[in-house]
Amino acid sequence: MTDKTQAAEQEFLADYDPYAFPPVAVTADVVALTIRSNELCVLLVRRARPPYEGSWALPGGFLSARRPGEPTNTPLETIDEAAARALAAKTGLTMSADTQAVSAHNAASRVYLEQLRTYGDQARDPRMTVVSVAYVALAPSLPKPTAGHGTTDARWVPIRELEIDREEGRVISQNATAYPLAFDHAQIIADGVERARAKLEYSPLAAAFVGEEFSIADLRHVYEIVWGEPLHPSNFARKVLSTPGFVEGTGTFSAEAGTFGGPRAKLYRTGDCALLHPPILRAASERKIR
Amino acid sequence: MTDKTQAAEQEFLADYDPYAFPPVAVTADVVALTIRSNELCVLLVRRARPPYEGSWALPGGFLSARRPGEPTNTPLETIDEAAARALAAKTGLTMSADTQAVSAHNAASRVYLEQLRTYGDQARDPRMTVVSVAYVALAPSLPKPTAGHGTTDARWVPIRELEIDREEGRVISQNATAYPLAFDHAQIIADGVERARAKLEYSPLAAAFVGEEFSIADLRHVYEIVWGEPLHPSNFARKVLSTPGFVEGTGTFSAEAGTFGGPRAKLYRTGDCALLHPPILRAASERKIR
DNA sequence: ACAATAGTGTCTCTTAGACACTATATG
DNA sequence: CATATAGTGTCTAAGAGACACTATTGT
Repeated sequence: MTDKTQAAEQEFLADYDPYAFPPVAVTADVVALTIRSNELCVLLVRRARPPYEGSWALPGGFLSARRPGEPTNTPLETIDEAAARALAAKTGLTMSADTQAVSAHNAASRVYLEQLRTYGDQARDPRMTVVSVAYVALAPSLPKPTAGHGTTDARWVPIRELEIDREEGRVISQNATAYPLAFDHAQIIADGVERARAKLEYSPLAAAFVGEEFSIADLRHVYEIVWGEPLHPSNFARKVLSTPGFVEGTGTFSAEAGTFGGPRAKLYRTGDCALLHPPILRAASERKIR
Repeated sequence: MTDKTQAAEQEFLADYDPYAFPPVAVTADVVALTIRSNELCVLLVRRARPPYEGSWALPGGFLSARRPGEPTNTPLETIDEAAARALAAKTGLTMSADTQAVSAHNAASRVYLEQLRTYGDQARDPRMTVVSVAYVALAPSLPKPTAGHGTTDARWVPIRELEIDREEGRVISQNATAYPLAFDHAQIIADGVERARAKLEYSPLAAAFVGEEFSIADLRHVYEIVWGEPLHPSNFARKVLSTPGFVEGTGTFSAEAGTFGGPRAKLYRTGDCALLHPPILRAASERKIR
């Protein structure tokens, strides 16, 4: 292929449109979700510079591409790695993304990262085209994030406080007074939350929100908080335990009971399945979108 | 905002990394699927120029971005529109994508288009970083496509002939002798086919493969061909009819019966639901990925 | 003792899947 | 008449949801 490099370049310049190569920037933006004090929260940073100076935005960063003239064998990050880098910069996590295309799940840091979708609104910024590849990250409770480059603050914000109104999958208003959102990030957050809600139905990812070992009640609380609806404790336990590969018992029990006492709960860790069969469906799925 | 343009530009250049802006190209590539002579087919074009000259590739095109110095109020295409444009160029379809972010479904041309995922393999081409935003298109049987710019041929290729072997969601080999695939397009096609298969479970999109009016048997054939497994005719019919909003009767009957006669089938058109409740699950979903 | 929770047992209702069966139209 | 298909009816097994019940332990 190296002997065809010149021809390859010409192909790029000639293909489709000779003016097809104005500057395009690609960013990886992360909808990082966690559960803090019984609320589903998203990681937001406050922008220090325009555009949207002072508004809140998703942590993200530009894809670090090869510079003109740089050797062609320079190792370059994938978009997945750029997303992991952006998240690590804000949370201090030593997370390395799986280099595979589908998803990244680092067992050590227990942060799950997967691509959400790509937002190609060229009107985002008046100066140049910015394509945003959005990711969803699910994490157990993490320490207070630190503001990084170009930001004055970084917080876990309860999504309830963002007051995002949706209709037919599209954000129609965003009334947040405390946290005005930059760009189209209200839409991205709404899509990311919906992805997380849907993921809990078909995958064992609820475990990504809790620690290494957890009780069935811990898992149920994750479902209840993310879905925003109460679940039947006994039926939930039966369903989780009857789904092959969802959890596996550790043989140990929780060290402490609840505030009012009660039996010690059995502890579990994540099983070996990637997909739940049968799925655990939300009652809200009844809303047949018509 | 226009008064902040200078500051905005500085923000872009200063944010995250001062060298963050080497040239990046964004392409929209389409996995266009249709059913021809009882086979699931994907639209491929043969590359006329390197890299991968002579190999087969997905139809696609570069995102047409704003050129430096161009007025900032120039209307620019979204990535969705770029994908629709790439598809229309090969199929001759006068298709206009929905400008919404989630999906595009043009009733007139009866082509459904939705974003698949973004592939950020910077090693794709030795000369520059190319980010590929892939789409899946579902279409009823279409005429023979025409080769366009930079291609010497365009065909509907049965995916069976591509002989793509998968393992844990990743393509591990691609043995196609007749259709060697360019770039990472084997992976993208595999992901697109899997998306289509999954979509049939939860959405009424099987109707996108057939004409405006169809019988239950037509719909069943779509499921059988896409999933590659036979379905129980009577149970399938009962399930489709009991799923609210999937199809609505037209009151008419098919003009002709089968080769061996039989009753005329009732005809239906697409209903008003966007999601099937309950879903129509494949038996292959039993394969709990573990 | 009381309150709250972990976990099991059991009942009912719905649905999936299998298959029998009738009606229809073409060679 | 033979044959294949459209569509309905029926039976069984499995799962969802509701709820009763026991066991446990901190206040």
